[in-house]
Amino acid sequence: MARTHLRISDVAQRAGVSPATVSRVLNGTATVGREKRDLVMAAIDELGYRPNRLASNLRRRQTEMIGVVVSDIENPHFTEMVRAVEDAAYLRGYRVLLCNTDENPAKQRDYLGVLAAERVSGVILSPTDRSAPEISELLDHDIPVVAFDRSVDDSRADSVLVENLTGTRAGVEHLIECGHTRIGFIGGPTGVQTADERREAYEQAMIAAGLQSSVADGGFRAEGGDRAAHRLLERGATALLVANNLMTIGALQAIKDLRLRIPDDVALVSVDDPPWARLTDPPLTTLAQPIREMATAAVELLLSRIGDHGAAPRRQLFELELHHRGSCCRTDN
Amino acid sequence: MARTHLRISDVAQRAGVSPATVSRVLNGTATVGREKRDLVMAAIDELGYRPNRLASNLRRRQTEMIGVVVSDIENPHFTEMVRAVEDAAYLRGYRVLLCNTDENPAKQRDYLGVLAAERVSGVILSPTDRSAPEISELLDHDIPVVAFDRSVDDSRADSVLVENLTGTRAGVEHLIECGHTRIGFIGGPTGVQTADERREAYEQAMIAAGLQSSVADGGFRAEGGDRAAHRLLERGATALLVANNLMTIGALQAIKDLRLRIPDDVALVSVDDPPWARLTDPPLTTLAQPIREMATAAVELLLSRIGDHGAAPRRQLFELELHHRGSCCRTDN
DNA sequence: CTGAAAGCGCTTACAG
DNA sequence: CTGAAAGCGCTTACAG
Repeated sequence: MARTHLRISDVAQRAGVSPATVSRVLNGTATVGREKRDLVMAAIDELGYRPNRLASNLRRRQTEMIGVVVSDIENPHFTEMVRAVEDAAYLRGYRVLLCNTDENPAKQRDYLGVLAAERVSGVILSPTDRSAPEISELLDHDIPVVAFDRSVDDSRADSVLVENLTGTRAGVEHLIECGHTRIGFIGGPTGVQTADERREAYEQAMIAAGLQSSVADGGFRAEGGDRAAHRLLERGATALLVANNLMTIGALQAIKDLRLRIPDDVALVSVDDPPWARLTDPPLTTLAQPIREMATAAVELLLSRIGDHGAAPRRQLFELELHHRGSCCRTDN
Repeated sequence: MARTHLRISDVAQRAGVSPATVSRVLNGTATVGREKRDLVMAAIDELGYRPNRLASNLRRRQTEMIGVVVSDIENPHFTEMVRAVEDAAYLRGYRVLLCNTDENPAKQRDYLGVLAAERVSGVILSPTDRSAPEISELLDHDIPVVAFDRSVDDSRADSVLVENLTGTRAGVEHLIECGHTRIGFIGGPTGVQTADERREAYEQAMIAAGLQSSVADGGFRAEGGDRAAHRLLERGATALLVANNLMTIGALQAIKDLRLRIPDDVALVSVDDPPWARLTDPPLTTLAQPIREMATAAVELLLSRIGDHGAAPRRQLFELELHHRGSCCRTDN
């Protein structure tokens, strides 16, 4: 093995051709005579040459790299999303650069700046700050951005969103059908689009049914869900609609602490359908997001946009799916 | 905003200095006069200049990028690992390139080749194929490799491993203390180091206790765990030691299908301590790996190795921790 | 089909 | 402290 990297000129020399010809063989960008092609291939093999992508990237002024910016990859929602993005990207010859923002606008800004500087092919962004100027900067430089889960202000971005309104409403209605009237809602942080939409949908549905709303903020986190559940149950709720999977972990903990049983003492519907939703006793009724489909759609949007910057922005909407399991009605399941 | 990217020479012109001076200010690599520095800073701000990293990367012949190669980021074990790697890398100004191999040697080969071509700063690898020549190729080119969870053949790689033997043995002994003698083991695929070590440790511990082993292969996957649990329980096992978290999901499913109760009918200890281990009823007794610490150690090893290629290979060992919860002894908890 | 030459946008000895 | 110049290793018009 070479101690130092080989260059394309080493291959060219060995094969008795010009570097340009080696490049053409490597990239299949032009027809090369059968004879020279074989010579080049042989030289590459013999030398174990591997092209330096840094040089190629600079010269072509692009990379085959997608930036994925999410709040936290440990949230199963994003774990699944990143996995699906990686699958789709790999098939198309793209790499995935992983960026966690922790819902911190400064970290988002920082990472978007890095992605701009690295000249990535595109960015899939679940924004913490939808109005960050770095988003426009990327778009200005023809780096496409797909907003995931949450919209961004810059209208040039494509987006992949969930129709939270109808789905959440269906969840409330299901609890009502199960005979509940005192339905509490554990919501996410105000200002986060998915949180706001789900809360509004809940309130609309409650009003439509002539019931009184009871909302507690769980901040989209497990501990918050725990506290919020305690509060709502103290206020007499017999059913809980929880706006994401992390808060559901907290709510389950609270229910266990209070020695309440599901669904007899408390019914529960959770937005998100994490892998452990079937493991609890009873298994959880959930409002699942079709994440794999959403993630694949995001990659498709992104890659179709590369080299076609002119097209009008597109937005794809996905529905929440109610998975009936055992946590709502006693006769459920 | 500029339609086209600005170059360092644009900044230089605006500031009335040479590109070299702008570069020095940008990188802090040399002392620049206060006056010129201010001029340069102002020009950068006014123009909104952002250096092109592709050029910088090529010139410096390196990137600030770490490749993380794991079998599946949806496995909570690796989710947590990748999260911790990202945290540590971000703090040190490095990016994370995420690579899933699906335990497929061809995909591992492919990704390692990509990482070599991208000239990443280093690679953290949980190998599917420990003897892949691409590992040596990376090392040959002074790209450090840290083996994570599983060793690699090339002795130049650093490694971060878990002491599976003592930990697994402790798990068996705990089940024995709870009064069990018919303890079944659900193991991973033969040839995967962590799987082999855990199986051997189980068998040693059983022999040491004068008990008879009963092993079933669950392939480290949920469905496999389900099947394996059925098999072991049919053979009369009253306790199950499960070698990873995915198979535990399957085993729990099997136990539920058979309408068995934990811990009264079946006791269970699981290697790995996923987030949902506290959500089951009863909460699971587990053998946790200190993943965050392991991941942080891996990044430290990697970055300390960058620019210090000569040092002797290092290996760090971590212990499994037995978390007593409610799935083993009736008097537990 | 093929090669010579220019250039991607930085960084870094080198000279002063 | 600062600038002119070379060069990182490719790709790609251009010419033939």
